[in-house]
Amino acid sequence: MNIGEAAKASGVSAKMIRYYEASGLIPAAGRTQSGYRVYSDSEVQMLRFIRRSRDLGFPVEKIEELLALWRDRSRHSADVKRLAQEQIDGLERKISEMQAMMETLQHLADACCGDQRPDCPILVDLGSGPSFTTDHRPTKLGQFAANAVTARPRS
Amino acid sequence: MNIGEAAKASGVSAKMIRYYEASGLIPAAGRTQSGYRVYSDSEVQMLRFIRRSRDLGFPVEKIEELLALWRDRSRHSADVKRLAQEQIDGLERKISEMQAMMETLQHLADACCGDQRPDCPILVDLGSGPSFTTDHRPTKLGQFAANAVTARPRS
DNA sequence: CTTGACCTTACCATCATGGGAAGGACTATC
DNA sequence: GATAGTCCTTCCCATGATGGTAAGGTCAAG
Repeated sequence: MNIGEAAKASGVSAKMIRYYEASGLIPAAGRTQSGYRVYSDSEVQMLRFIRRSRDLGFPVEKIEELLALWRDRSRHSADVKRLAQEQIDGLERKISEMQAMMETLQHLADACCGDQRPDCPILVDLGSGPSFTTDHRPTKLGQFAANAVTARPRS
Repeated sequence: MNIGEAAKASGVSAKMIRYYEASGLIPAAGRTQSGYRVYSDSEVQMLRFIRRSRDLGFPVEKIEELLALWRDRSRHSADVKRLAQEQIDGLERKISEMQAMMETLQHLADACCGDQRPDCPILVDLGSGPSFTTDHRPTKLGQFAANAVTARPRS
């Protein structure tokens, strides 16, 4: 199987397969004489594992740990469960932060008549500085949520 | 006010103030003879507006529009409300996607005994390829959620 | 033997943010 | 007035996962 076929079979783009190889997440694939990468079924299975882990939101760093456990036949399932729970906790945290943003925005939007007049409580709130939801932590949440909202839905 | 004082007063880091200026989000600040940037109260207010907008998850691109409306005294509040609603919709979409991830993970974690034994339904699911929650869209959601979970909480 | 579809590497962009270096400016203390 | 320390300036680099593109090699079908 060449990289294109492996990509189709695994759901991981050829580009990302090369990236995972270059960054050490997966071992370097075999090559044909002409330099084409060659993939076996088990390598495709590993790629599917990665793809599925990404679908569940695991960062590549954690997938490295998951892969190690996957390969380790004497693993403790507790270790896997712990990784999963950390991921759940992280998702929960982010979800509640975004929900807080959303609720604030919803309150503001509800209070905005949304017609031709310029008066707008949304702008008043934005301009009035710290309000009940602002805590002025220097966090990356803003970027995160912005990415969240602007990320391409499908390509 | 120099940039450090403006940063403290607005909650936007000096680094980011320079970045916003360089990228055209805000006009170039005045300078002292020695080249230090100088900020007035109204400029600090604008920075607070930006900070608050970021706190609500707006990407810089949208903040540009919000700022334009903020300055436009003949704006229609409907335009502001529309931007807010788009942001709400985006947040809602991402939240539900993350909730789906979380629920899948929770099901898997619940089924994992989490002891010393190696048998783990989580790894089985990850290794078994597409399951009920996988739709194989080539999306950036994975990256998004990974960012979500790994983003520094506060620094 | 040509055409087109695929592969290779290499570089650039994203988005908002921080880190750090090298050098200049200001301030307070001795 | 010298010196120390804190601030400012610009410039470059890194992040994380992904896509794009370009230049060039390879393969298979007609």
